[in-house]
Amino acid sequence: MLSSASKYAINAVLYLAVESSEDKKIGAKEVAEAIGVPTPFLAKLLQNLAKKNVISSLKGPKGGFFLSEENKSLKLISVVEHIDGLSKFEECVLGLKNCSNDKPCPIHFSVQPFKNTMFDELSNNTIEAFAVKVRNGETFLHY
Amino acid sequence: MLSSASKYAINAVLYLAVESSEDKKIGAKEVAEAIGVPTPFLAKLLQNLAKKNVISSLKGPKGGFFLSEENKSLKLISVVEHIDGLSKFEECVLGLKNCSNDKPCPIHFSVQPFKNTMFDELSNNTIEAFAVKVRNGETFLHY
DNA sequence: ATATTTTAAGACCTTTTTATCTTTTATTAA
DNA sequence: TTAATAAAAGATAAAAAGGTCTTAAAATAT
Ligand code: FES
Ligand code: FES
Repeated sequence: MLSSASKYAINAVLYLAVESSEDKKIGAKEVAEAIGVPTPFLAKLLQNLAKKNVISSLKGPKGGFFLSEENKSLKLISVVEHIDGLSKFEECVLGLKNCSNDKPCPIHFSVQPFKNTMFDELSNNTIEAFAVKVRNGETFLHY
Repeated sequence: MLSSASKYAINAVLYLAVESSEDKKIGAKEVAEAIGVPTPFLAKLLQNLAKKNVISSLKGPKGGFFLSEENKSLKLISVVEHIDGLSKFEECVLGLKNCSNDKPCPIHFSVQPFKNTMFDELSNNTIEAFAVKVRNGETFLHY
């Protein structure tokens, strides 16, 4: 459904949204251990997201990863977008050339509406919005 | 979303449902060229599906792959099931231990409807039912 | 200034997925 | 019964995804 890379990244970004701030930066190791994913692999993902300004980072003592207010106002889809790209949401599920209602593949009408809904949910809601629900105890990050 | 293997297999099985019969078996090469996927790779997939009785095959001249009436009455999900397995539809999209409405991950409610509906559509409709729509010109297999 | 901390960068390894090729076996038709 | 045909089986190879490690660079505190 999503690549492991995207899964780890969404988890990590939401962890940072809940736990970190400009004053409380968090190291890659701490994030990885908290969400239970391989540390060096996650570190790479966080570096990529930082380079693309989806999250923020600072080197040195007291440094680490964190989310600025600007970062938190990004839509959650931007995490997936910068790691997997959006092709998954654009292409035909069966790999046909164009996905459209005009020339639909056999499972187009079974799948397309929900593909779109999933994409819209991730595209319309900010990282902060998802984090709020975690803070409220409506949804959960770890086990 | 689905693996290439599953995509190819669904395409091929529906092609066979539309084009083949006990009297008109079709070689792996012809199927692969018709749906535009790599021949030897598809041949392996068809062999696997035949071994698992999702499709039928016969060796020798006039041999090839085809769908028996019994095959056609299988649900389309069985193609995916025998190639990718069903874990994709059962597991939490973010990889959390259990996917449930009780302890939902942050994107559970955004994604779960898509996962479930897609699974239900493929689980409730037979291969023949999808093939009928292709024959009627309601949906399409190639480009 | 210097030592320390932590990200950044990039090389490297492993596993899984995708793809190909060759040999064997079963079936049919002549 | 022999030649031709096409799947079955299995070995192999290439590419992508997943994961690790080492070194460099930046920031901080002493
Ligand atoms: S045409 Fe296949 S999903 Fe739209
Ligand atoms: S808990 Fe994550 S999708 Fe259900």
